[in-house]
Amino acid sequence: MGRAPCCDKANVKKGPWSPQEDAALKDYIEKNGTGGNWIALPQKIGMKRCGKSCRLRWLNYLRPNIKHGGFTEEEDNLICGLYISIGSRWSIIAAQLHGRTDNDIKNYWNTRLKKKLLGRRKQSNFNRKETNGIDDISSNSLSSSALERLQLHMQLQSLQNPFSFYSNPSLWPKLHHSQEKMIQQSLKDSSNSNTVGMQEQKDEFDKPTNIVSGFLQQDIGANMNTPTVENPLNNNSVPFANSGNNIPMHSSSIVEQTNNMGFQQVCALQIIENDNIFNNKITLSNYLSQEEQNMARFDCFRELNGSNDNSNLILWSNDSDSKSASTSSWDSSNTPVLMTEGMFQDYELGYIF
DNA sequence: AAGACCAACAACCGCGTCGTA
DNA sequence: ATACGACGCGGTTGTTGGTCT
Repeated sequence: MGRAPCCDKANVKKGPWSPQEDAALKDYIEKNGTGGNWIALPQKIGMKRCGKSCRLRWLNYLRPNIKHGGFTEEEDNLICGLYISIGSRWSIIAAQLHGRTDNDIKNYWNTRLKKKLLGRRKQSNFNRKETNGIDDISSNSLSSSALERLQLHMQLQSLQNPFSFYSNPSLWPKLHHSQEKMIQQSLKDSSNSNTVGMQEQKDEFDKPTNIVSGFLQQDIGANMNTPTVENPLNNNSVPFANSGNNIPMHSSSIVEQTNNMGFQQVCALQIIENDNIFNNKITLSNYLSQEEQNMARFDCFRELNGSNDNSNLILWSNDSDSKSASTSSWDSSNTPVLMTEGMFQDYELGYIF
């Protein structure tokens, strides 16, 4: 059984709007508002249009302060970054660009921006292989959309900073010995874990990989579906990063928690294959003595950022009753662009090449 | 010149969510 | 609690105009 139609399809006009229709709709809404009921609106105006069509026309074309075309470089970059971070959630992306509609951005992305970026991909990939000699992540283990976002992410990274440290192993930070210890312990643990059916993925991780700042090299986590990270403040497991809009790639991330007691570092590994998510988390205290933890905390982040700048890190809320990381929410009404960029940065840090 | 093809954009459609009676 | 209507969103389709052959 299908859904009841919102209007009498036989008696509504479809297709392009005439200037007269535009004027009538604009005039009515400016004088009377929408009345909170789009479905009833066309009858009030005396138009033979579907209410949904009126709403779309108003939102995308007639309402004040709408910009059309002429996307700037800054807008391009923002759209790319947000698309890679959160995918095709156009309304959220549009909320970050003043005067742009989701429909406009969606069209712009599909017709121009995607091609603009992917059009340069071949050369970029060629260069990467020439310089690194390391293959990209196996494409057949990722969905097409996931792969596209990953490709775009890498493409964008190289466009924004062709000399980024991803392409320059000499810039990769040396691991503190305690971090080496973590990795070795982690690998030892993982060698005992069940990897049945994951040979291909394990092979992927057997490649020489460089994980920024001592991120853990471990192939299988415990949880599928909703990835979580343990909040050491209260031992709650909370959704990791943008759970539900997961960046489809092999990735690791690092979470630093600050509170009055100092730093607590959590290394979280998130592995995504065929849209399934495997997650693992390790806190320093699992593997290191107190002294080693203190050393690692300072060295890790200093080397990571070259400063005390924590802008690339996910920070836990200090609210005692907080059960989620600050980046777990993607409500457009309370997700400022800086937070989004912060998350984007965070994922950049987690790349495994 | 004309048909084919393509890009860009507008608009539609169906589904999930939310509010309300 | 639930049924229903409206809204919002994202994917898809339709239309138009330009370019190519």
